[in-house]
Amino acid sequence: MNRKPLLEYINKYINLTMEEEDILFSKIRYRDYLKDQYIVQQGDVCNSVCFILSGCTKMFYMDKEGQEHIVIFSIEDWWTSDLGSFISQTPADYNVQCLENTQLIQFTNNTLEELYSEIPKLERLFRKIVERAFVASQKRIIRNFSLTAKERYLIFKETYPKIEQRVPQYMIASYLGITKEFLSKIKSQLIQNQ
Amino acid sequence: MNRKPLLEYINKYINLTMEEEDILFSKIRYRDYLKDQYIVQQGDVCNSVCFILSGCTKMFYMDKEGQEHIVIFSIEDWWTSDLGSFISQTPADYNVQCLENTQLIQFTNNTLEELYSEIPKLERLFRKIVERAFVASQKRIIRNFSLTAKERYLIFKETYPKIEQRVPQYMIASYLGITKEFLSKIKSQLIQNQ
DNA sequence: AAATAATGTTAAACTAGATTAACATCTATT
DNA sequence: AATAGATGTTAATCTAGTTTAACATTATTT
Repeated sequence: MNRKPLLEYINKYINLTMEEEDILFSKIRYRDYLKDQYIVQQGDVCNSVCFILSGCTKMFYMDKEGQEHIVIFSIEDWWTSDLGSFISQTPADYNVQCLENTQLIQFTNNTLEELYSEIPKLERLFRKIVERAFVASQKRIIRNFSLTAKERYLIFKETYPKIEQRVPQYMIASYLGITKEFLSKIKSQLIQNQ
Repeated sequence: MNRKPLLEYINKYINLTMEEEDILFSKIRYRDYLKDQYIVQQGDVCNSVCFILSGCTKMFYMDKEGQEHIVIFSIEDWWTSDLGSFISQTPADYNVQCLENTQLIQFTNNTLEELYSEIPKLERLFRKIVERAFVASQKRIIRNFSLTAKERYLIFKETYPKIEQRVPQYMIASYLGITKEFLSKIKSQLIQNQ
């Protein structure tokens, strides 16, 4: 398995010795998922955090009316998981499903605790990861309150140009919190006003 | 200063020895704020996380139109800060302002780093705090997407009964992401249908 | 006690975005 | 090549929530 993507990611936050790198890789699990497979299912306790090597996932909430609400897309060099469920070891509120064949590295609950005691620096790494996730989540709340759907769509395009090209439009609508019909309308308005 | 509220809070997550408690309290700063004073101002780099001993604060974002969007209220035994700014040491997106005279304990950036190296367990504590904040933030996104304003208001009342009684209604409307007029309408509907 | 500021209510007119439904295009499978 | 399934578009109608504006009530200050 190619260690490089994960190590490059980790190096942005902390420095590991060779020995520590070896310990790390001895405790993780490599996995291959096919398109449409679920990594986490609503109701299960989520017992892993995953670093994506290749592929794409969506995390979504299914409401009582059976409507999907996408919370986030994840691609290479990002994480995916129901962090809330993982952290508190309670049933997941969300589903994580692969939109493409996806290769990833899994950190399970137990091994992460072991890793924290063997390499305390990792506690810092995962604190930083959660911090970043939190900041992104806070900014999203503000965007949803203070911007129109058109403005949110433009920001999405700018922030995640790679994702826009890989994901069907009706899922982007779900991520933006609008219907696919309304996104279609926004797009045609943008084309006309060009 | 009364150490009890903070220690009781911390004990829910980690256990400190007497010596560690002393180190902790030697590094923190007690502060008194008056009603309407700002703890954090949009644009400043936020250099503290605060544990509230008494009082009440609002954290809000001011948009280009000059409209306030309240992200969270905090009261006794909760934290307040622009965590995003604090974490990344970038200018704050939010303001934190006191709604009542407020007494709190400040952890500044530098002292927190010192504390982490003297008491590594604290790294875990603050990871947990950020994790909880993150989970709450994620749940809020979902609520805003999948529930009506009336449903959100009922959940708010149930979740934060203490806050509802302490805070003017127009601020609750701002927190819910609706106008004060519409909240007024919702309330009168609820009274009629009782 | 009066005056001012802050907060809350009501109602009419308006708009962003949802719903429904019919149709168009693209893609995968036989 | 033909069919079915998935995805995207357009337009009419509808609704949750906004805006505006006038008024009511409650605190706060003099």
